[in-house]
Amino acid sequence: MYISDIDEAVSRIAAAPFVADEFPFDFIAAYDAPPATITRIRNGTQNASDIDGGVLWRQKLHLLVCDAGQINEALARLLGSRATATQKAKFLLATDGVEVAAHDIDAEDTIFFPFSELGNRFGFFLPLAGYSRYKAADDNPIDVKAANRLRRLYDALIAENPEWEGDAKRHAMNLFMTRIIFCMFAEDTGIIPEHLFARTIHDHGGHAGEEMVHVLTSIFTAMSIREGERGDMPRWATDFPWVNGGLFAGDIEVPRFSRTAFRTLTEAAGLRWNEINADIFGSMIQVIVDPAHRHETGMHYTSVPNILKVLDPLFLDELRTEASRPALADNSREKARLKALLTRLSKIRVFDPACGSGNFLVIAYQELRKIERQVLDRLRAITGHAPGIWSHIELHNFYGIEISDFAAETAKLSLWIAKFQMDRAHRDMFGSAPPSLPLTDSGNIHNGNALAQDWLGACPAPISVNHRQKMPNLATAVDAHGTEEVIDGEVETYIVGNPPYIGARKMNDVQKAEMRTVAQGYTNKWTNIDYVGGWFIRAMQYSETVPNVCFAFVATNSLCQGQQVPTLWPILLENSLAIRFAHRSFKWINNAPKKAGVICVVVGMDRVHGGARTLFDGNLRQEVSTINAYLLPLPNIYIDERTAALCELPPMDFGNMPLDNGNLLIEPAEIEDFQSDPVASTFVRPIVGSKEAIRSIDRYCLWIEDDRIAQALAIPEIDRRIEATRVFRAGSPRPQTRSKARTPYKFGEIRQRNADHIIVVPSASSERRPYLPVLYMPGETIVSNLAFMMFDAPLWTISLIASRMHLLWIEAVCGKLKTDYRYSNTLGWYTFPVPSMSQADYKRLESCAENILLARAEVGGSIAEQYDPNNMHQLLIDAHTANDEAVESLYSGRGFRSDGDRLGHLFRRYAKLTADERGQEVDPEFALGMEGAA
DNA sequence: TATCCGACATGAG
DNA sequence: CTCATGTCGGATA
Repeated sequence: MYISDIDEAVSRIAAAPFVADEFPFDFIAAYDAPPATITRIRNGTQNASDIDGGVLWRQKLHLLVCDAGQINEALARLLGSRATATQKAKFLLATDGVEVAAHDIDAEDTIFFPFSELGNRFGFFLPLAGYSRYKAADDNPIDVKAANRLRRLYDALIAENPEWEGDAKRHAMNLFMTRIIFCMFAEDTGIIPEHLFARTIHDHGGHAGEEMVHVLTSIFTAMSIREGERGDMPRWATDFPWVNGGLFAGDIEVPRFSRTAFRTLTEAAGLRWNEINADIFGSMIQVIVDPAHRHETGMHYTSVPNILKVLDPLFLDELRTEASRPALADNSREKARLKALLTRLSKIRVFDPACGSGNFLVIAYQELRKIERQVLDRLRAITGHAPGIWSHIELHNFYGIEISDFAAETAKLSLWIAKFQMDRAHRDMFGSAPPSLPLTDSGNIHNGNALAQDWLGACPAPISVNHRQKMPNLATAVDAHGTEEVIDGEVETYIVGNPPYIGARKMNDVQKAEMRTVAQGYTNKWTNIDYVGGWFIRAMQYSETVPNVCFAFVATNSLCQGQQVPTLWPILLENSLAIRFAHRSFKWINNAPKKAGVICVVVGMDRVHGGARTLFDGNLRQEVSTINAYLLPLPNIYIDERTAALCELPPMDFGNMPLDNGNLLIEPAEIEDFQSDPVASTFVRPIVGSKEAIRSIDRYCLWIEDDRIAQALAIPEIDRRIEATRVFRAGSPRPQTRSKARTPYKFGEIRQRNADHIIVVPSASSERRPYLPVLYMPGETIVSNLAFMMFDAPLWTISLIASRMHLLWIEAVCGKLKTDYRYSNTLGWYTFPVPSMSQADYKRLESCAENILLARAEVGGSIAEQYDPNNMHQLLIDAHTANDEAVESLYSGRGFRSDGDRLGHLFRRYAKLTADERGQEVDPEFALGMEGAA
């Protein structure tokens, strides 16, 4: 939908019923003057994919085009009045030179960037899918062009040097490539001659030579003349007489250049390299030169908004606030304040122990430099002249650990590029650029495995010294400019990053061994902890040694759910760490064509107690007094698995697991054959898992009692299926499965019991559903391992499970499948705190349950249809409302104000009920209400 | 193409 | 003997 008139757009949106998934616009583009391309698209004369690479349109995003000057008003009206907690609308907000207030674009999926970069951002990811197909847009996506040319260069070099394919050779090639890229970049910025060659100039008696690319070009030209022959050409980069600013130090071998490679290099050198986006460029280079990982690198590249979810609340927001605080009336005091802020900025260290190609570090560096410029500018306004000082934010205070050697090289490169770009901005603002350090002083990026080492090796603790000297970094001493002593306590270290996520049960042996090393001594249940949890533990250890450490990582949300919570979080929270801020579950999003299907959280921790804590949930932001491991604004409490109910609840069993490779299950197309046979039909039973229960699907399985084996085997089709099951089980690497091969005629795990009726709770259910599904089924039904079952349980259990209270508990305490509810008997049912009930209470709940079942029968259809959140029948709504009232009246005479209130009550009750076994008094904080809870 | 569940068996208690 | 788990995976609307 394209609407250029903002008033019309707003009124249309206002008139539309606000349903999250039907929000009419995903993409708001603002133009000062709509470019011709948009007009052509609107008129249908240009294929939309030509300007955006097809990404947007493949996702069926809708476009609202409005005038740039109106974007703020439009957003205020759209978001201000309509934003709700459930809003999931995606705003790909593109503006050109228009400032948009941050609060307006706080929506979960918002991506915010200047329109001129639109092509870049989308174009950049197309290379991951096959960027040769990419057609450059009018907006000149320089990153993509650069990527294309570098890839061609790289491929040409590989083709010319087939022996470079080995690991070591490949690494040499990668080193060479990153240096080449830097040469092109630096040459373009014009900074190279006086700084990069400083040493060379000295060594060669003032013979600075020409700009680096010219030097290289001439050499390559000579090489290309002797195509394929090395002859007497330099073999090592260190042999280049002028190329010796440290950039080509070490044993970097020079690959042979073909004419094609040479031509590609000169083409690439012709681009405007200083317009490259340093933040994403690192990922791009990595993708280009590392074809084996093109796919996954793209998938796992952390988008800028997600990086800022970590950096902003951790330290940038605070610094920005400080930098833009209204001036003190007294000029000299204001000057002192600003200078103190500059000093503070110079003493900040950022450390990413899973830095990849350095995106977090680059963004952090850029943002700090921006803040510094702002402060310097204010200082200039007071003193009336240019500050006369260079940037005090030094690359060597940016630390990283990266397991891939090439990514580590790329991270250094990206930091150089970021520095040059920031220096240029500095020069534009203040007329002169800070001096460049020798290039060897890049970020402190260590190539290694972060979990396998003590982080102090990669990012040493700051120490104080008395003498003045120029120091390579804060870790070993003082102010980088040697003018000031650095006192321990003043150095701030922020650990950030997006470590790899590998499920606790999905690690390979090496990774498991790492986790054991990291977690041993804290818990013996470390096998339950996701790989990313290891980073939290390492960060904790680091913060025990180094003062002023705060850290925040992006992680899978499973870290804050289910089993992992009582295992991992006590380690952290009982070692005097506290959660300073957190982003609750959000979908992983970047612009890669194939996104990782993962749900993330961001958790930031510190050792400062008290003070405000910030909890982000979608586009909601809450200041709270405490955040627990479930990322709820409640005191710490861990819900441990139980094997029997805490309260008086009937047992609930895990369903029956076929372990059959599908052979014991009968598909709908096959059921006819069985049912038409009077003998075979006696071996068939209906089976339900989550899907069957929720969508009312009929499905069947073979169910053969021990005493009827012979009879069953006499039927050829059944015999065939049993044999297939046996073969399958016998071939398993798991001893337990192999032993089941002896009884291939029955399910691998059987917990079914004879019963009159079974209450079935599907294990997975959509998060959109307002209540958990729970069904009353006849006793002959077999329940699969995708559901839980209670045999002949009283009806009032349905009332409890179907209540809002229970849903909230399950959501908070159990694991998740993506963001959907995942039921668990041990984590959710047996732990569910229920008040003691009278006979009258039971009766009342039973009648509520009956009413729900009756309403369902009346409404008809499947659970999925009945509980469609957009279309729930009033009868059913009423039945559930009455049920909720009945259940909640058991807990509280005066009812609850909000879900936060309900959840707080449940946690409080749980804490009380388990106080004895936990050997603790009831946490006094639980006496507080749940004010402020979401 | 997004949503909604499912399998699938593994590992660990 | 039990059951949570998945930088998942498939099916389907």
